[in-house]
Amino acid sequence: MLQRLLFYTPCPDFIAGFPLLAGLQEHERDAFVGEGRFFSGHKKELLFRQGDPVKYFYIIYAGSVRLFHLTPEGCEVTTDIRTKRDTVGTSGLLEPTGTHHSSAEAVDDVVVMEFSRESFEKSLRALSFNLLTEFAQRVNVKQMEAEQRSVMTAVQRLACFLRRLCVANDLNPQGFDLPYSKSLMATRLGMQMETLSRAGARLKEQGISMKGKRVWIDAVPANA
Amino acid sequence: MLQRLLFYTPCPDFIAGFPLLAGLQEHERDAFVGEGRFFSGHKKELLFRQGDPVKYFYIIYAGSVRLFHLTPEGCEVTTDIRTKRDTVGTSGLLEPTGTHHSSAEAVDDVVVMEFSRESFEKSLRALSFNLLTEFAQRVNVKQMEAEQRSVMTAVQRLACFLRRLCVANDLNPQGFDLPYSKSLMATRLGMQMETLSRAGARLKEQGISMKGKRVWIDAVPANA
DNA sequence: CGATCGTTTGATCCGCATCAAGATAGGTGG
DNA sequence: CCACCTATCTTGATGCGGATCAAACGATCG
Repeated sequence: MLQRLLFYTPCPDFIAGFPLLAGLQEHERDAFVGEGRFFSGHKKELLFRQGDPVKYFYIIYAGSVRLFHLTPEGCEVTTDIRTKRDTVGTSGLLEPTGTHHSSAEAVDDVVVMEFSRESFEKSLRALSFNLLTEFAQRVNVKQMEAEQRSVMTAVQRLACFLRRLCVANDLNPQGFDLPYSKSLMATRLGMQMETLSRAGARLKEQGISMKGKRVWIDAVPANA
Repeated sequence: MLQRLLFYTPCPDFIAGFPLLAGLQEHERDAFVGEGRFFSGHKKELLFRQGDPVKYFYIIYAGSVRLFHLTPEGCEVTTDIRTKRDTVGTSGLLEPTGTHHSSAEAVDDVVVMEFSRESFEKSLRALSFNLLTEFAQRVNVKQMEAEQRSVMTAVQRLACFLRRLCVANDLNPQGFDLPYSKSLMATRLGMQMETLSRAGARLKEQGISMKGKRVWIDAVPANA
C-alpha cells in the first residue's frame, strides 16, 4: 500500500513548475495544490489497477511510474513510462466508463501527489487548458508510436527511443546511463528482450553506441 | 479547393447532436455554431496539409475524411478515418508547433463546417470539457491500436476493426457493406493490401465472413 | 471492346518471436 | 576474499507472419 507522508516538506518552486499548473493565477494554483496529499511508494507498488474506478489521480514528484495494460489474451503491455512533473491517471477522469484503462506501478521508489476526482472538478476551469494541451500532445505521440510499430524496424525504434530519451531528460549525448532496465525498455517498445539486445548491437548503423547501461549518441539526424 | 456553400440549409437538430456541443447552453451553442461556415469538398480534396499552420478546424456534416501522415522516409500512413459529427484538425489547435501533424482528405464527397481558430478560442470555456473527453478517448484508442500492432495478427486486427465498424456505424451484423474500399482499410490497419486480402479469407476463424464488400458477423466475442 | 482501377493469388524473402543455453553483474553469507 | 545465487542480459538455432515482387482476375467506364 502507498504510504501517506504527513510531514513531507516539498519544494514550492518545483511544484509551481508542473506543466499542469502552467499559467495559473497564484490563488488558483494554491487552491489546487492545497488539495494534494503526498504519498510514497516502493518499487513495484501499484498506484491503481486497471478497471478500478477513478477516484484519484497523481502528479509525480520524484521517481518514475510504469503504466501497463492487460490484454484479454492475458499479455501485459507497457503503455507508457512517466517521470517527475508528469500526471498519471488523468485520462481516466474523462472516460465515460469512469475506470482506469491501465494499471500504474512504481518503477523504483516514487513520491507522488494525490488528488481526488473532486479537487479536479473544483479546479476544472483553471486546469482544462493545460490538460487539453497535454492530451493533444499525447494523442500525437501515441499516433506516432502506432505508426512506428508498422513502418520501422526494431533497430530504428530503439534508436528513436534513445534519442528522445536523451532530449527529454536533458542527458549528455556524449555518454549517459539508461535510467531504466533494458527489459522495461523492451516492453515499452513492444519487442522482446532478445530483440532489443540484438538491436543494441546494430545501433551503430544509426550513429549510436550502447555498452551495458552506457549510451553514446554520435549523430542526431533530423527525424525524431 | 473546397467550395463555400453560401445557401446551404443544414438541419439544426443534427448540429445540436454534435458531441463537441453536448451539454452546452443554447446561447453558447448558437454563438459557436453561428461562427461556422459550410464547405463541400470532392473526393481526394484536401482540407489541410501536414505542416500547415492551424487556422481552421472542422466538424464533418456528411461524408468521411481520411487523416494521413507522411513519414520522414516518405511513406504515407493513414492515421484515422473520421465521419459525420466528428471533429477534424482539433488536436493541432493545442500543439505548441501550431501546425497540423497530418493531412486531411475527403474519402468521398464531404460537407464540413469550418471554424476559425479564433471562434474556438472565443468558445473555449464552453467547449473544453467536450474536447477533453474526446481527446481522452482518442488517447486510449490510439494506445489500443499501438498495442494491437504488436500483439495481434493481421486476421485478428481485421476482425477487430470490422466488429468496431459494425457497432460504431450501427450496421446490421447479419450482413452489411463496407463503407470504404479495402485498400483504404489496409492503410488504416497498417498492413499491405495483399495481407488484408489474405486475412479476409481467414476471417471465419473469428466468426466473420466477407465476400467482396459484403460482411457477416456471426459471433461477437467479448474482446473489443 | 480495350483500358484502367481495385482486388486476389502465388512465390519468395526478411524480421522478429520463440525456445534454449550461456554470460555477466550484484548481492549474500561463509 | 571467494563461493554461491539470482536477476538481468546476451547469443544461437529455428519457425512463422507479413512485406515484397509479380501476375492474373474482375468490375466499371468511356
